[in-house]
Amino acid sequence: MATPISLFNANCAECGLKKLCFPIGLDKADVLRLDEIVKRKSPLQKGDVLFSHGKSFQAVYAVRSGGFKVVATNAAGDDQILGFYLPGDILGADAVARGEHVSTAIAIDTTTVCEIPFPELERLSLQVPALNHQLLSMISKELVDERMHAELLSRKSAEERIALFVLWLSRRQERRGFNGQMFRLGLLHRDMALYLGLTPETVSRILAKLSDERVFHWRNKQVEVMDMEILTRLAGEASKEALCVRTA
Amino acid sequence: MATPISLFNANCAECGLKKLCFPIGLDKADVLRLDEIVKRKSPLQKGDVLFSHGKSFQAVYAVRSGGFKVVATNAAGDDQILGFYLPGDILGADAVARGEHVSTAIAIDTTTVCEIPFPELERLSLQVPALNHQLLSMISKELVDERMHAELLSRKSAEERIALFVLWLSRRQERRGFNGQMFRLGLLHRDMALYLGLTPETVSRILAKLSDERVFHWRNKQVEVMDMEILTRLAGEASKEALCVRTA
DNA sequence: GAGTAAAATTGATTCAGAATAAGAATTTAT
DNA sequence: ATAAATTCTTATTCTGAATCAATTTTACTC
Repeated sequence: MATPISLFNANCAECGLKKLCFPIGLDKADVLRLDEIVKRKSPLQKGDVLFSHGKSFQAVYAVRSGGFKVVATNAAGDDQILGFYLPGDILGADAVARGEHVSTAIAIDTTTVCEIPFPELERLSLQVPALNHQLLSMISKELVDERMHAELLSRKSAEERIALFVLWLSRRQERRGFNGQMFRLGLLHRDMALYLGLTPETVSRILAKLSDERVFHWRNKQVEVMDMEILTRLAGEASKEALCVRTA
Repeated sequence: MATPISLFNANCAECGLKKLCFPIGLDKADVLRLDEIVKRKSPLQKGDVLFSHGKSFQAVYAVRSGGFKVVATNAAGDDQILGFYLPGDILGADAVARGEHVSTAIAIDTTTVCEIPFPELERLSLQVPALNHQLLSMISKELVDERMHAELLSRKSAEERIALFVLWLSRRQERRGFNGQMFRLGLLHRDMALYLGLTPETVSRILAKLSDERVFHWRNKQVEVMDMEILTRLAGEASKEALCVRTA
């Protein structure tokens, strides 16, 4: 009888997420060196805090399963959700500049992570150029994502925001080899609303509307996209080609 | 008669911005090595494009004088302003992840920059740990800034957005050793509106209102802050301590 | 320095989404 | 399984900012 591979003892070389995570572009020997500094942590429960605002920066984290919401609390005391981090994502790097975390990461589900102590990562990356590039690339990617978020917040209507958000989630699923038409996501409407700069009531209303119109159905943490084409159009993305034709 | 030092031949070691730019934390010898890869470019005129969306990523740029607006055009064809880059800022690093620029940088004034070719910077930074950290730190800082921008866009009222924006500019001036109460900034109201997710009309109205209320005065590219305390309160930042007292 | 184009201002009107409220459904805890 | 606490839904009212439109001011060009 084969010994089952524990999720938490698995190494980078055998990890199903290696094509999305730090090992991208690294050769076998370098993945082994990376492996030596990675710590597999015991699972976190929903609501557990991975790191919090003001805490000194020790490590970045790769999500293996479950997910996090990253929250900032403003002066008035209300929360703002900066992003969601799902399997394959790396979080914590926003703390490099100040040496302390400027946001709080809270598990939205039962979650497992790999901890990569930052001083050791930085030291190793000096010896492994591909890893160094990967590290830069990863922070840069977060920056691009955050800009997309800012763009969403700045001019889109409530309906466009929600359509775009679902489209992002769907594409993300597909990029990771999962079904982009039907997937599970343990997100509260409240959290989605905070991320999208809306109220939970508005989210609820528009979710009901788009469900009526058979665009997609989101209920009880289960998402089903029924009409990807309309969804894309509602998100304000498909008009690009059409526009080129019209203006040509 | 002393030969005047040309702004464009000056090296990093003699540059007035070295305490804000890449040389932070580098010793003299390393600054000299950095210097060897930095190219001083001839000045750009207002409206000139430094890099544009889709162009392959060759270099990052440090602003020496003048400034840029960084613009993204969405599918519908309208511009969104992602940020303003002023002397001491470094821009272009958002392109690391994809290897091509995802936004367009346009000079808002007569502007001088240093060009730092990225492959050479990456190579050098492997040999100079402090420079590598500086590079990571710089991208991370951009990420933190972009998050502040997203926070501004997500829940703040028009008045709060404008107050916060002016407060940021003022603090930025002070950090750079300039007068934070009175400064010049060649920004169009339209550009400010695009950055803040508002219309030029709303910006104009609120600028007039805050000028009437003697909070600050912004006219003809000249900004004068008259009441920093009220400005801070309007921006929704000062209430922090007050809130602690109230809830204690 | 006149002429033109671009940008900013100001006022009137409209509308999307916030706020409020009250009930239903779901999750969590006992 | 039941109770308590969250979270979600739906309807209504209300408000802040967008939109539309007209004028003034500022910035360029020749």
